[in-house]
Amino acid sequence: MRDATLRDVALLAGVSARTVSNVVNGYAPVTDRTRRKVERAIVELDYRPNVLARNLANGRSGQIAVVVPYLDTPYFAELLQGIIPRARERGYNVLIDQTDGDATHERDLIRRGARGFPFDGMILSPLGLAQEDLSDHDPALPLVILGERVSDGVFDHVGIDDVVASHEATRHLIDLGRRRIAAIGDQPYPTGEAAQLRTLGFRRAHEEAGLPVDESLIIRTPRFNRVDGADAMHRLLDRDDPPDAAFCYSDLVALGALHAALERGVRVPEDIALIGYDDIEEGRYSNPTISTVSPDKLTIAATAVSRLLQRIGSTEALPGVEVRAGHRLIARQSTVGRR
Amino acid sequence: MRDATLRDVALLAGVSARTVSNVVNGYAPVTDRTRRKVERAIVELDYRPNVLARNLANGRSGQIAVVVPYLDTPYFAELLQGIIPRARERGYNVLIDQTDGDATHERDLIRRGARGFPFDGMILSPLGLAQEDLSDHDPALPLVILGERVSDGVFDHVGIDDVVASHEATRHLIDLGRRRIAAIGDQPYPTGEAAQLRTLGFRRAHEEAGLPVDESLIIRTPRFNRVDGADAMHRLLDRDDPPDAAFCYSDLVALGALHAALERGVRVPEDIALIGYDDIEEGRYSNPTISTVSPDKLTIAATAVSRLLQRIGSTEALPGVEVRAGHRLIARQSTVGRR
DNA sequence: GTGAAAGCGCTAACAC
DNA sequence: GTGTTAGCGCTTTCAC
Repeated sequence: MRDATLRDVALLAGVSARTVSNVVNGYAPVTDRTRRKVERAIVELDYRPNVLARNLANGRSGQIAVVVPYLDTPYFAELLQGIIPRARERGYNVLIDQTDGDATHERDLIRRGARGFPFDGMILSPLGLAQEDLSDHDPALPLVILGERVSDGVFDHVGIDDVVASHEATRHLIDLGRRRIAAIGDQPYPTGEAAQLRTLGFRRAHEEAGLPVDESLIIRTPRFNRVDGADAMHRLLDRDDPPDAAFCYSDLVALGALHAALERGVRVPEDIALIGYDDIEEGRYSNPTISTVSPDKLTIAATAVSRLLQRIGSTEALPGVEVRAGHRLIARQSTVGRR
Repeated sequence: MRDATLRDVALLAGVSARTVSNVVNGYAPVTDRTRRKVERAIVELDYRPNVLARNLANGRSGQIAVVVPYLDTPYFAELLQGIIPRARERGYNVLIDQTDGDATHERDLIRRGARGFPFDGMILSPLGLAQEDLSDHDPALPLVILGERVSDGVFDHVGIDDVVASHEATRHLIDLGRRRIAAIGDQPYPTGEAAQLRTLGFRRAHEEAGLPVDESLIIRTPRFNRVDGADAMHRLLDRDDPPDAAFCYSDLVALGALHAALERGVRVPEDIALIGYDDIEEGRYSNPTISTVSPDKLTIAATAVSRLLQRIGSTEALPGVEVRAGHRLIARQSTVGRR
């Protein structure tokens, strides 16, 4: 049998469609008696509003898109786990899209906007996107960008202070007496803006400590992966003058580097200390455990969702704000050893 | 300015809405000349069909829901990475829902069906769902269940042969000369059907080898997590007669167990050999690397999507089929050591 | 091959 | 407080 419609309910309850709609949505005030009549009819017919029709009438889909480079990157998975419930409790479904780090895909998304797609706004974690790409976006698309960026005044950005956090991570290694420190994960402009902020923090920590930066110890990697970390570590250990520490731009990079080091019989942290970035659960269970920069993911997730919904709900263009979530340094075995 | 509608295009091209629709969807044949006219108008107006309206007219949302217990479980993240592109290439968006292992949530989903929700079908990875719960589902909801189940003849199930795979994993440990083998991850009926199949395979391997099963070495865990694995390992090592091997019901459990063992100075695999299940990338980078049962995730993902779309496309109720994807045993350092 | 027009089921302006 | 009704923008049956 065909599903009951609003009209069926109205008929059975002896009221108009308008009234049923009011009851369902709690918009306008309705007399108790009418409400009860309608509710009985709803139960009897097992009526449930058709979202598709509601969407069309509203012009809203009730969905937001979250676009990340890779779903199987634990950092994003953990972030999503914060985003989904927060969106849902405010009545929004979450569509997930994976770009595979494809800059073209990212660019298309923000240029084309939500038109022709069933979402009302987008949370984007860009990877290959240059600053310029952000300028020719669809202004009608509510957009929140994850990760720090140089302010553009148009979008909201939510992230931690990468320069400061990287500075702290590097100083942690310096404080432990390490002097030849590698940085693993640098990436060229324009795709690697986040990476460059981390390299900047790395340099500043050296400056502050009056230490020179050995440019050959700044290792570029294509991504922030385990395999990138392992490759980089192998290259570093092949040198005559290997480093005694490495600041890795993600925990995955650190875990890959750790794996490579141990494979070659290099001890961590005795021979080389490692610190990562992201504080994924995996780093709390590796052997040794990984020191890391821990971003406040819950705040990032919650803020991104609430900023986005604000933008969706607002008719005028809101100015872009920069939100800095907190972070803290967590020293584990890969720098301070087993105690 | 308001977005262009199909009607605008029709007006500009001097044809009817019907014809524009035909051009856009490639349904009916259209003369080349008409097509060109329409296409020019589309470009000029920067027209894009409104999905919301299309959905309502079609009665379909063009979305499927994928429901997993936890998004940050690498196995599910990797599976999703296979599911999303496959759904998308067939024109479907993917909605992701997380149940947090809440049986009530799962039950509601399959009982209520897609009615009132903007998805046309569902791929469900159940956790707390008993066989009985599956019987009072909404028959109008196209549903594919991930993971092996006793056949119910109604839904499709896609998974590997858990009993056989677990048998092989256990025999691998036996073949290495281990005699006191623990099983970590058993769960009581009805929530842990997958776990029970693995326990069955574990028992069969013992039988086959003429070995007794020490029931006290079968450890129940609330979930399939790192922390569960670590807890279980601690308990096992607290015993006077600790095991010399453990078959873990997931790689996460194995990684947690590994962490706990190493923390206590117990060597892996010399003192205790470990094998996991799922073949997540993390197990290829841990120290030591984790031996595992590797399910063919791509086949699982592709099959689940194509079965679901078949069901969505079919008007009549299809019989439930059981699809067995392949698997293979991968021996790594946690059982055979570093060679 | 193309046109006219009736829905799809809901929302909300407008009237009472 | 409730009823009437015109859309929302597309698909599709039915004629021509």
